[in-house]
Parts: sequence; C-alpha cells; structure tokens
Amino acid sequence: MAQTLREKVIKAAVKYVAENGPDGLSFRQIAADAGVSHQAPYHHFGDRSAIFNEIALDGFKRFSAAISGPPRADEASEICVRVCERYVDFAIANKGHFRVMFRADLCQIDESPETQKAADDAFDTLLSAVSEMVGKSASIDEIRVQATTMWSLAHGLATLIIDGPLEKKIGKVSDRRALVRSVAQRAAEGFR
Amino acid sequence: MAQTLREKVIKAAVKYVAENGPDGLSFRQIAADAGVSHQAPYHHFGDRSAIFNEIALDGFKRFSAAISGPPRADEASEICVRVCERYVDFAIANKGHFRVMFRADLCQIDESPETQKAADDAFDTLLSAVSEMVGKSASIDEIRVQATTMWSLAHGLATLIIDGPLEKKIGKVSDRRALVRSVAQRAAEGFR
DNA sequence: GCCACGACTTGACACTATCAAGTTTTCCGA
DNA sequence: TCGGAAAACTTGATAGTGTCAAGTCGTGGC
Repeated sequence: MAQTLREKVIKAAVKYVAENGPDGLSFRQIAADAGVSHQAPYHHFGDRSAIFNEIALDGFKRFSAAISGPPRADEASEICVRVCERYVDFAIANKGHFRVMFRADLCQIDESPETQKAADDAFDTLLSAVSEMVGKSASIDEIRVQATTMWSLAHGLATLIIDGPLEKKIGKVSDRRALVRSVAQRAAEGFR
Repeated sequence: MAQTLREKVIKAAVKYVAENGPDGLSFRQIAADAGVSHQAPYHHFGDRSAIFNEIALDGFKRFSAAISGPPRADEASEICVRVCERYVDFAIANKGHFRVMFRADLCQIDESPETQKAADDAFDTLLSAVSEMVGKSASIDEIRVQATTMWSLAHGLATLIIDGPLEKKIGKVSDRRALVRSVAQRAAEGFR
C-alpha cells in the first residue's frame, strides 16, 4: 500500500539527518520533494519539534530492541562488550535517529508522554544489562556507578565515531569493531 | 579599555549557546543587542560558521590548558581520574564552547588551519596523558586502545551530563564529582 | 589636503517556520 | 445514494534568518 505523507516526511527527514546532520533541514524542501504544499507536513505534526519528537520516539524504540538482543552472555565483561558493540552499531546504522535522540534543542521529549516512555524504556534496557552484569549482591550506588560507566563509554564511543574526530585522530583502525571490543573489554575489567 | 565589537559578538554568542544551545542563535539579534546593524558582525567574520570556528578555536585552547594542568599523578588510575574530572569540569565551566567544538555542522574546523592546529594540540594533551599512564613498554595499539577508552569515557560523561539525561536518569547523585571519580576509577582498573 | 582603507550601514534577496484562513477529498451514517 | 462533517491539503501573509552588493563615514598616513 502507498506510503502516507506522514511516513514520507519522517523517512525523508531521517535520511537527510543521516547524511547532513539535523541543522540545515528544511521541511519546506521535504514537502516540495514530496510534491505537496509547504504547509502539508504541519498538518500531521503540530510544529517542527513535533516531527523531531516522532523521530526520537522511533529511535528509542529501535534502540531498546537493538540493545536487548537475544543472546545473553554469562561472563560479566562479555555483557559490557555486547552492550557497547550494540550501542555503537545502533548509532551507525541509525545515524538519522541517533543524532536527534539526544538533542534536547530539537525535540522536547518530556512534552510527549509516549516519547518520554520510550526513552525511559531504552534506559531501562541499559540498566537491566548492568544489573545482570553486576549481580544481586551489589548496592544501589554500585549499580549506579557501573551503569554510568558503561553508558558513558558506549555513548562517548558512538558520538565520537559518528560525528567526532575519533577515527581521524586515532588513525586508521584495521577494524572498528575490534577497537570497540578492545575498549569495552579493557573498561569491563574494572567490573567484578 | 573598551570591548571591540568582535569580542562582544563572540562573548554574546558563547553566552547564548551556554544558556540555550547553539541552534536558535541569531547573529542579527546579537547585533541588535550590541546596538549595531545586522551586517556589522559579518564584517569581522566572513560568515556564520566563521564565528563558530572562532569559538571552537578559543574552546580548544582553553581545553588544552584545562587538561594539562600542573600536578602530575604517579598512580596510573589517578591520571585517568584526573583527566576525566578535568574533562567534565571543562565542559561544565565552558558549556558555550564545548557545545560548539564537536559540532561539525556548525564549524568546519578543517577549513581554518589555526583552529585545526588547536584541535590537534588538544588531542595531543589527551594522548600524552595516556602515554604517561601506560608506560614506555606499551605498543602503539595498546596506547590507541587506552586513549580511545579514556577519551570515550570522558566525552560520554561530559556530553551526557551537559545535554543528556544522565542526571535525570541516574537519580540524584549526592556529589557529581564523586560520581565522576568513581566512574573513572572503576574504568581505570582495566589499565595496568 | 586627500585619499585609501577599515568599520559600519542600508537595502535587497532568497529562504525559513508559523499563523490563519480557504479549498478539496474522503468517508460514514441516515 | 446523498449530504455533511471531518480530515487532508492549499494558498497567502508575516516575521524572522543569513548572505550578497552596494553605499557612507571617520581616521591615519603620505
């Protein structure tokens, strides 16, 4: 069945953001490309930020699915490695979403309960991975520290790879996946 | 002595970015606030991105100074902790600069040799901290992995604290500095 | 004195999101 | 089947933006 304008707009926006970043994006241009008037997109979404909210919503859903994949590791460090790997893979495979999800100026996710919930769920998948890694005996502060560590590491890696100068600075890495693995493994040795 | 228009513009822009993020920023508004015509700022800077380049340049200089502070630690893990602490402190104290420095869409730092050099220098301060931490015997790949780890961790922490939902999600942390310390310490245990 | 150059102004242009209407299409119930 | 209402989309206007292309003004050097 034919694609609705709503879907077309989102798809085109995500594509643009993945290729050029969110900032030059013009919904007037997207409307023109879709062969409709400049105001048509705003009939489906209240305003500009509502469109970005929709993208973030979709992004957080995809994120949760990507992180909480099927195979569960037994070794603690292996869990950390998997999460980091998946975090980075997600960011690369979903650049258009990822670049919007953490940009508070583009989407006010706390203004949409649905997006808010999706973001909470995404964070919960991270937390559950950590608590799985850290075991039952850990204190709440312990979990907090390890969650922050893993999240920061994965997020830093992802943003530096996608938009930052990491690859330029670190030099040609034979295999990006290998680098991510090594980094996560190294950091995970602090977890016991 | 009186502040030149060039300085006024930069200062006002940095202030705005620190408070509201880089995106709604209008140099016409800044010009109006400074009591000059809308075109006056563009006489000192070629175009919009040149102004952001200037901010990034200043930011990278401040960054290098902030990271390579005086006291050198002997314990390896302590070096990692210091770098992370300073990285985060810098980002918080210089929000306006930090938010611009890593936004490739705002400033094309590779188009300004001066900014490019400042960015390279900034990265070198990170690398030298790592090589200090890792010792002489380490291989080039080893340094690469540890540099990526520390950089990702510090950068992830900084961005999640400044713009991200970390504090909201992780919950009220009694002391942010304590959290950063714990996180860096934990991760640093993987370095030996 | 003059004139050249830097600092700034003025005006226009193309572009943007958004408000406020109008018009067309679709669909559902009597 | 028909009518009407709501959804989908259009049209026009407004205020805002960065940028191009000129013009003006004042100051320092020859």
